[in-house]
Amino acid sequence: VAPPTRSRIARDRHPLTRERVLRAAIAVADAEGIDALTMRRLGQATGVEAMSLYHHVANKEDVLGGAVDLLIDEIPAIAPRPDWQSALREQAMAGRAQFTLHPWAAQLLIARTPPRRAYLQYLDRVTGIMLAGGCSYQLAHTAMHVLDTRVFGFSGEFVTMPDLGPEIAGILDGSKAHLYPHIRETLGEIVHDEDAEFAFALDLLLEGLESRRLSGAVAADRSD
Amino acid sequence: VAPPTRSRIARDRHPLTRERVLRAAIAVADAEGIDALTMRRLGQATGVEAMSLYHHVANKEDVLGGAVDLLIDEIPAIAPRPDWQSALREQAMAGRAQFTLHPWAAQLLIARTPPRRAYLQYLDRVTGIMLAGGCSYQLAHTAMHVLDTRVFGFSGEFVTMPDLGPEIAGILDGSKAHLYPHIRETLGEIVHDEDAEFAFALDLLLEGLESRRLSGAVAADRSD
DNA sequence: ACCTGAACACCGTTCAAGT
DNA sequence: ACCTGAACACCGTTCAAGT
Repeated sequence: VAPPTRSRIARDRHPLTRERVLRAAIAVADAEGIDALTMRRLGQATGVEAMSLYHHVANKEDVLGGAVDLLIDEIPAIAPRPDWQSALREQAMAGRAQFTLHPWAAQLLIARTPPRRAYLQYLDRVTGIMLAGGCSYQLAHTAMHVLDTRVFGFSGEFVTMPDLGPEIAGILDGSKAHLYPHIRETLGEIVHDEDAEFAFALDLLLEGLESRRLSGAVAADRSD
Repeated sequence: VAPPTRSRIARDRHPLTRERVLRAAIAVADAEGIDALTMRRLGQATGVEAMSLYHHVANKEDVLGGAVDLLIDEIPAIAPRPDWQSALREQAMAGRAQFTLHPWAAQLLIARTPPRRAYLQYLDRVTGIMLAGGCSYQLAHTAMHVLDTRVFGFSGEFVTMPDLGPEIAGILDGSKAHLYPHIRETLGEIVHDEDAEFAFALDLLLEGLESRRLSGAVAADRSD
């Protein structure tokens, strides 16, 4: 019985959609932090009661995952090219730039289970860049995991997670393989060894560090 | 007015302490997942009402952080030695082994703000190993960040986080410098450049990958 | 000093009811 | 089809009261 508010008017002109909900979630998380992003606060931000949101998103997990998907989709796709090292560097820098703008999203990407569509497509692009650069399937696969922030260091590898999630299950049973062509192409050609991949990443770093130590050069050191 | 339960008897013989609370938290998280770890569930696991826990821990964040501290403290310390590469590899493997047993703790370590005592001491050990191996301060500092799972990839670097937290603040103002001798020793001798450190880590990986591509060797590939 | 019961201010989510 | 109000089953945390 209250008169139409400004937010109600705005909503009438721009009816609520899943994307508008997710955009609002990004705006709230950016401005007030991820802890401030409650369903009630999100309803307020979209000019609607909290319960109405469930018509556009499945639940809160879907809000968080969907918001991260949206941000990953915005990362420029670097096309594969002969100099794969510089293409990969460019791709990694583009990803880093986006997550520097939205640190809470990086936190969700790393912490949250399991990987979703957008991130797997990102990894698929990385794999494609390496394959186009003449890397073997095995090397491309291993490199993808090395570059995967979720793998590096302590954190477990998603492929051995108890729940693979619908996307990875969809790759394995073939129903979603078309979404991730390079990963699918690679999958049948490689052996997967989590411990070996960790050791591999570690070896890469140690080798590089040792050669810097011997030469006295450090890329990060610009003072001399 | 209920008769003493078995848990009450157990508590009388082993009075509740901060460590017992944290051990129980680890047990619950291991067995039932981190989401199942509520204050009420933790009270149940220690044979006490939830509210009694606040006599031994500050709040839930302290429970989670304290549990991770306990697990990190259990990681064997690898003593610095001339062959720093193998010492560092051993240290990293020991860390990985612990967090493989408690994946939820790795998740908390990566996601949680800000770094606490135990993890900083772990990084201090890593720094000490590199310094003992003849690395420059700048290289040791950069390598510490490269090996820091929280830095690698997208996630921001804790030193540029809005809230450094009491531990890092304590290093900077000198009041806690004695806890992290190698970090303190290094800090005055280096320049800190987050972007350069990211690029450095990326270069290490790309160089290593390229040399594998050319030689056709992949450490993770045991089939040929 | 340590523990408790009741309560407070929140959550995410449901459901029947409205338009 | 979309939105709402009230309610449910939880949270973490406080506080005065017990021993």
